Amino acid sequence: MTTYAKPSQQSSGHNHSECVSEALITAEHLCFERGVQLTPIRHKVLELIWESHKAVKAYELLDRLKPLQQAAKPATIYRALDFLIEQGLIHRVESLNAFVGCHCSGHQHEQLLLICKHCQEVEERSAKEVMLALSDEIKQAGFIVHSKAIEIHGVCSTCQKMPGVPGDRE
Amino acid sequence: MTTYAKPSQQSSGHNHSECVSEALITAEHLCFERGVQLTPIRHKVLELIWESHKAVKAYELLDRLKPLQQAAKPATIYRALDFLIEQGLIHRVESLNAFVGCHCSGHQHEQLLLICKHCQEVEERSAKEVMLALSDEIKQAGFIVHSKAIEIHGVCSTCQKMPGVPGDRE
DNA sequence: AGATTAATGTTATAATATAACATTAATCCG
DNA sequence: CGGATTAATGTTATATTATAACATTAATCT
Repeated sequence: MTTYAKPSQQSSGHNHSECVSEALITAEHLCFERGVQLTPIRHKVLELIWESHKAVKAYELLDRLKPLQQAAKPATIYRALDFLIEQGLIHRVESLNAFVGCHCSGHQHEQLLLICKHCQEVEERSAKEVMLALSDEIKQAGFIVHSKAIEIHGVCSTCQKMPGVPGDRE
Repeated sequence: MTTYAKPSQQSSGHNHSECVSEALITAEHLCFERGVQLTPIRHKVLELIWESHKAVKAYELLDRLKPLQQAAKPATIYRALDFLIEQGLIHRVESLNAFVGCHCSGHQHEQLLLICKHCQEVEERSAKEVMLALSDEIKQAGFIVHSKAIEIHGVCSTCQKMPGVPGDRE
């Protein structure tokens, strides 16, 4: 990375740069294995997405990409996002029209997303029991699944502890 | 209703005009009880949404409202939609940026939505077991819920039976 | 090396949604 | 009732999100 990382919020109390480099290494590895190209642009976009655990908008990514990539236009970002989603490297957060890095790259990609309206961070959970019950329900309905979006909005445990952040609507 | 209803698909083999009138009567009743105004515009928009069980786009509603409401502009539709969502009379389908009538108006509003990519119809299911597992998962995460969007895309049982509609990606 | 496919550049525009302020209608309450 | 207040709608403008279409450049194949 050529720019200095902002001291992005350590809200979840983890070592974020480790978190990011792990995600990037995994992505590089997966793409290599699959014989698909994690081109410089795609890599940069993935890096930008991983700057935080917040859901980030396409045009926000575009603004952040432009200094690094003169020619960047909406299509540049949307193409990179399409690729990253196809490869299971990021999630599209449907209810926000935004994007967030995926921890569980490559494996089962459909996760429960807990989206905090205070800090905007998104927590992924594989939610095994939920997924089982869901499969069952869908089977009962005789429905064939292509994709799932399970998005919960509310206040995360960290933000609940902050002063002035009640759990109920603000 | 002043326009003639299109012979909208009877795909689920139900009596749709009964289905619609029930939804409208329920809506009128609920709004009266709650002391909120189901104004003519809001009523018309609800009616338009209920013309089918398909998820319908805001601007499509706008086009369909215009002949009945000269002054209709985007704000007209979005305001009506906001009202109808607030009152739990319709669902916003996040993953489609579209809207669909809600059968279970007034009670627990968060439902599982099964969205068919062939016929675009949306089936609501209360999915008790799923919701229980979900509450449990969310509790474990220490998250406070404000709203849920659970949207499954795929092929409904009716469309699976149609020739040329395989369950897998087309 | 030439053909083919993949990725990116570039321009334009479509589709979705909201802001802000003006006007009209409904409701409240003295 | 009648003026004040709130709710709903009208109206203009613009912000935000996303894609289409075609040109160019780079990578891969044989």
